[in-house]
Parts: sequence; structure tokens; C-alpha cells
Amino acid sequence: MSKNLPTRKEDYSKWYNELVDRADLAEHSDVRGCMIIKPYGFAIWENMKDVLDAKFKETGHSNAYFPLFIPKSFLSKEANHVDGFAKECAVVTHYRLKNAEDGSGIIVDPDAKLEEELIVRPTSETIIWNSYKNWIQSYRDLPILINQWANVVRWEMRTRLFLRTTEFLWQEGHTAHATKAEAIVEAEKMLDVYTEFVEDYMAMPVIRGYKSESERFAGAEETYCIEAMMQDTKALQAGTSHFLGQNFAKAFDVKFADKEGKLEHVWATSWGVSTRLMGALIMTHSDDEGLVLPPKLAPIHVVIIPIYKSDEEFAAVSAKANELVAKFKALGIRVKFDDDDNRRPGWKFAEYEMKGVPVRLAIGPRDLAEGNVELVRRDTKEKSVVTLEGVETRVRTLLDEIQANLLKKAKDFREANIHKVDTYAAFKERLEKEGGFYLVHWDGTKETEEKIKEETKATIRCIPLDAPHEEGVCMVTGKPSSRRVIIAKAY
RNA sequence: CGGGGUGUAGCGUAGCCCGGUAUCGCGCCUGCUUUGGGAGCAGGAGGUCGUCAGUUCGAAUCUGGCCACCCCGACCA
Repeated sequence: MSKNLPTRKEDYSKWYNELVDRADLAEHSDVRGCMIIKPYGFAIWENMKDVLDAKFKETGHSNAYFPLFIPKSFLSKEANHVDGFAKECAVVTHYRLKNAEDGSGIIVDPDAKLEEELIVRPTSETIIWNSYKNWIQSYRDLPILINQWANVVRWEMRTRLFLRTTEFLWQEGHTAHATKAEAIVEAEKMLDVYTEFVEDYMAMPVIRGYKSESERFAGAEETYCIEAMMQDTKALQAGTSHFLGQNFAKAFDVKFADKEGKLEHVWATSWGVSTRLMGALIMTHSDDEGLVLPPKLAPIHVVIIPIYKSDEEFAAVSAKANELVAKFKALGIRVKFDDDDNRRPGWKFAEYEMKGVPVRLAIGPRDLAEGNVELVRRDTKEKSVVTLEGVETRVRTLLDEIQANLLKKAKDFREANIHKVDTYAAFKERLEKEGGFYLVHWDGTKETEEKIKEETKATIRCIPLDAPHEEGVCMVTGKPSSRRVIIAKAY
């Protein structure tokens, strides 16, 4: 194993793959396209999950759990939905194995064929709406605000750890409402929740918008999304929130009696974020030395590394380090004192840089004598010597500073790579040369969108929610347009 | 699923063209010396050469099938 990562500049995707491996986040399993999330990677995901879960509960949602398997017939009830997912479903056809008669091993027992095949959920709208049908009779039963944390399976052609795996972890919210307006408010509210989480915790700036018709979720009337820019200037869809209209209510015949006793179809939303956010987190902040984690999600905030020669020195340094550990813990700072004698300090320095621990302290005899400690921040790699006294409050402040700095850095990078262009020729040339996001006028048609995609591989990422009204003409067809959309190459 | 590439110890590799029982580095184990940016020396363990079949006296090496992974397309959160 070489000591250094490939740099982002020389091979971005190799950099990403090796970083995921070397930072001990995840690895490939023996099953094609599936990943093993390792303890350190899972700890980051758990931190994300905890924050999101609390936010869902604050906004009135409850968790529940629906089955992994969906009867095949359910999936075909909503026409767009089946079109969108049919090509990537794993199907369970049998329920038993047996030993082959020729002794060649274990085989699927042909006698154990299921009457109706089961689909491994690619998303749970259908099985959930099949239940909602039984739960909803009256306007008094509404709204239903449910979230579930689950794994789903989508049989993708090409996979990459965290960004696109065959099986992935996510949360999916599924809500039912009495009115269209209320459902739209819900979908927008959850987009806000995602935005707050991603910006405040992941330190990742996003553009909020809605999808063009062809990029919309299969079965949705409107798909809201947050789009982030990675360090290679490609776009990554970080989360979506869908206004489903009455599509699923009609497909599953879910009606409620309103106050006048009139039967109406229920209005729906669904919204989700996945372990893909891990990929986004990695690609937003990390550098050629390894992972860089925003303090709010880092499993370890501060690592303390002892430096010593003799047992006496180790004892003295340890005593001081343990005092610090207690002080950090009292301030709610997640701290690790790495007193492993099998690794030398230099090795540890490199290791914790690879793992993205925001702050590192080194204490040796020299520091003890002077009442100091060496402090290094991961984001800027700035090294300083500070007094031991009160170092815990200094670190507390520094963690907030790092969190803010990461967001600012990412934001500055994004701003530097968003361009306004007005002609198709200029768009193609700049996209090819410098990548980035492009704010352009588009005539709103599928045909133009398709043409751009075919010719440049860039797609309409979103129609920004805060886009100002601006008269212009479509850069491709010259037809009128009243606002700019974001176009970019995407993951 | 189409095009290209790769599979040799836990990881990274040499050997393959030209067939003769596998090289080196990292890691691992033991011991001593070390410890302020990935330690040094000495000794040691670890391999059905992705897999199945074929050719051959003999296959990591030649031929074919299959599998997996990586890159580029199509698909997608």
C-alpha cells in the first residue's frame, strides 16, 4: 500500500475509491455492487441518522417499519412508478434450497416456487399505500406522517461505494394529507429540513429546486431536490422530496370522507436521503491527505497523541492526557486518547489525517515542562502550540470555527464554478473546458433537454426555487424563457 | 448490457510474449533497539497463481467458457 493517496487532480475517481478504503469507511462485498460499511464509516452515518431522525420527530413524524418484500402485483398499480423501477428490481421466486442429487452442491428447490413473486423493495410507496388504504377512512385519520429507516435494492448497472450501490440504506418518509395544499407544504417543509441538515451539519451548500418533468421521480407530480457541487465540479443530488398528488391514492384506492361526508382521494408526499450522503460528504471536503470531516458529524472530534521515550515520560504524559479527556467529555467533545504503544507518533498523525479527525493534540515531555500542547486542525493543517490551561474551551471554539470554515470553503468553491451563459456554443465550450454548473435559459421542453443531454452529457439539475424572474431566450432554440435553470454533469 | 483493461500471500506487485513448480515491497508474528511526521536490525509464518475445462510428460505462463473488479457508454438516489 502506498503511503499517499492519488491526488484529486490526477485521478479524481481513483482518489475517491482509495480514500473510502484507506479511511476505513467501507469496502466491496463479494456480492456485486453491495458494500460493507465498516465501523468508522457507519459511525458517521449513525451521526447523520441521529440528527435527521430528531428533525423528523420535531416536525411531527413517527417512525414505523414496512416489509422488505413487496408482492409483484403492488408494483404494477401505478403506471409511471412501475416504468421507473421495473428495470432494476430484484425478484424473489423461490423460498427453499436443497442439496443437488449429483452432489454438486446446493440448488434452488424447483418445488418451492412462489405463487406470486416478491420484489425486494426499491422504494416503499406501494406497500405503504396498500396499508394506508386500511388506515384511512375519515379526515380525522389525516394527516399520516410516517418515516422509516430501511435498506432498499436497486439493481444498477454500475456501482460505486456510497454513491450508487445495489443495496443502500436510507430513510423514506411517506405522508398522507386531506388537501393538495397541505401535501405541498409538507413536501416543501421536508426539503427545508434536508437543506438545514446538509448545510448546518454536513457543511455542504446546496441549491434548492425542483426537477424537470423527465428527471422527476416515477409517480410524482413534483420532485423537489437539493443539488450539491462536488470538488470535480460535478453535481450530486443530495436529497429529494416528492409531491405525489393523488397518484398513489388512486392506484391503491385510498379515499377519506371529508367533513361533508364526501369521499375524496388522499394527497401524498414521499421524501428520502440515503447513504449517498456519505459520498457527498467525502467529496465535498476531503483533500489529498484524506478525509476531512465537519466536526458536527465526526465520530471523534479530538485525538490526543502522547509522545514519550521512557515509561516515566509515558506515565506523566498519560496523566495529563487523561485529565484533558475528562475536561473534553465534560464539554460534550468526543475525544480519543490514542495510547497505543505499537504505533509511533508519525504513523498516528498520518492515520488521523486520513480519517479526517478535525483536531489533533500532541503532548510530550517538552510540552509538559512548558505547560503547552501542540494543536493541529485538519481542515487547514495549521499547527500551533497553545497553553494546556483552558485548551478544552479553545478546542470547543475551534470546532465551531472548522465547521463554519468548511461550509464557507465549499460555498466559495461552488460560487467560483457557477457560470451564467447565454449561447449554446459558449455553454458547450466552457462545460468541456472547465466543468461546473451553468445558469441558462431553457425553453422548458423535453426535446431541448434531451438534445442537451445527448450532445453534452449534462442534465438539467434543477429549476432553482429562488431563481429570480428574468426574461430571456432558450440558449438552444431561441424560444422565450422567464428564468434560468441549472445545468451540469452529474453523478 | 456494449467497448477497453485487470485478476499471482491480508494489500500492492514481478514472472506470462519464449511452458519446467513463484519475485519483491508493505503488512503480520518473535526478539532487541526505538518513539516531536508513516522507525531500524535480526529471525519467522503465510500461495488450490480468480474459477472451470482443454492442450501438454509438465500450465501462473498456451486455448476456450464462466465469475469478479476498474475505466468509458446506456440506466440511476
